[in-house]
Amino acid sequence: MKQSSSAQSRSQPEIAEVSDAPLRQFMGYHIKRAFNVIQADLNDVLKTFELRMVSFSVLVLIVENPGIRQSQLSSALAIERPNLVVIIDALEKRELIVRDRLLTDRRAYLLQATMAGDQLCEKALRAINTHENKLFEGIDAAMRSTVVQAMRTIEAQS
Amino acid sequence: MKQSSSAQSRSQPEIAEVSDAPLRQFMGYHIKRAFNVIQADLNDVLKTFELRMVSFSVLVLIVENPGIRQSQLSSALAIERPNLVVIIDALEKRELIVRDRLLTDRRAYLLQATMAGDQLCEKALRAINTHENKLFEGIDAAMRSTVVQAMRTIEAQS
DNA sequence: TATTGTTATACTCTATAACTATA
DNA sequence: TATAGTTATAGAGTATAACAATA
Repeated sequence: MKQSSSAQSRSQPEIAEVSDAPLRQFMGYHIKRAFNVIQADLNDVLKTFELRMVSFSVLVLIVENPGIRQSQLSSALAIERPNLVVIIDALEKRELIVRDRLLTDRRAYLLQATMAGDQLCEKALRAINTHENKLFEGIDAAMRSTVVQAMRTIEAQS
Repeated sequence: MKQSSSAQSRSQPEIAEVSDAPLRQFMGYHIKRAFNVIQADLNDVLKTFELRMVSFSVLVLIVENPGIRQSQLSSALAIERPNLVVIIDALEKRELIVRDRLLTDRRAYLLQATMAGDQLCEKALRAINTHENKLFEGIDAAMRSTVVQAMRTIEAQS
């Protein structure tokens, strides 16, 4: 034991191995630790495409939902409208998406991906898929399915 | 179909329901969505104790590992040393922890919880436990165990 | 009056470089 | 020379208020 290795007037126990046991009782803690790893891996992959987690999600939703409005994106991804503006601006500047005025409501914009945006999105989706398969290779299909089911249950609690 | 509801010169399909289907193929996306809910709930509980996720984790590790150094805390929780300083300062100011000079290495501090810190920690742990049970009540023991196992597998990949 | 997108701004969280005191 | 803790600062990420244009 390291505890008795130094002979001071007062005992000053030094910690050899840090224990996080009290936090391990919480499923939320395990999920956070795991998500940190996933996020690091994801950001690594996305860096290749000059995208971040948020801008990638935005691009995907625009590709998947052609004609989506910024306000819809905002609520779907829980991003505040003002923060979405700079993300959209960047994607537009890179010519991955276009803003079209909605003719029936001139306040709104319809967002659509360009061909370049479509292609980048597809490439990114494939790359992430590859990385997830690698990251989750120790987790079999049944477990993955259970995890997804559990996550959906939690998500529905909000 | 909403798509044909407006008759403009160019078709401007409006999205009625936003689909995030391409993201749902990723376990990481499900985990993120679920974690958002968990984090919101956790922060809500911790607000009662004037703690945040990080300061709570720090307090728990100090209670669990009496005599831990800031550098050990830093690497255990992946917090940069400079950022840890302000967290420790705040906990010390609230007299939840104390900093003691390590007699054998006067560069370092040993961190220990006070009685008040101990008690606050215990109360917070119990409160979080209660909230987690509520949040995860739709998930049975077998599923929870599977989730934890999967999260540990992912965490080990880093 | 309410909504869409925007601007400006502030606040939190995290990251980096450089310092001090000790080893 | 290297390490523990600190300071200052910069950069993300996120949140809020107020505005113009439009409904």
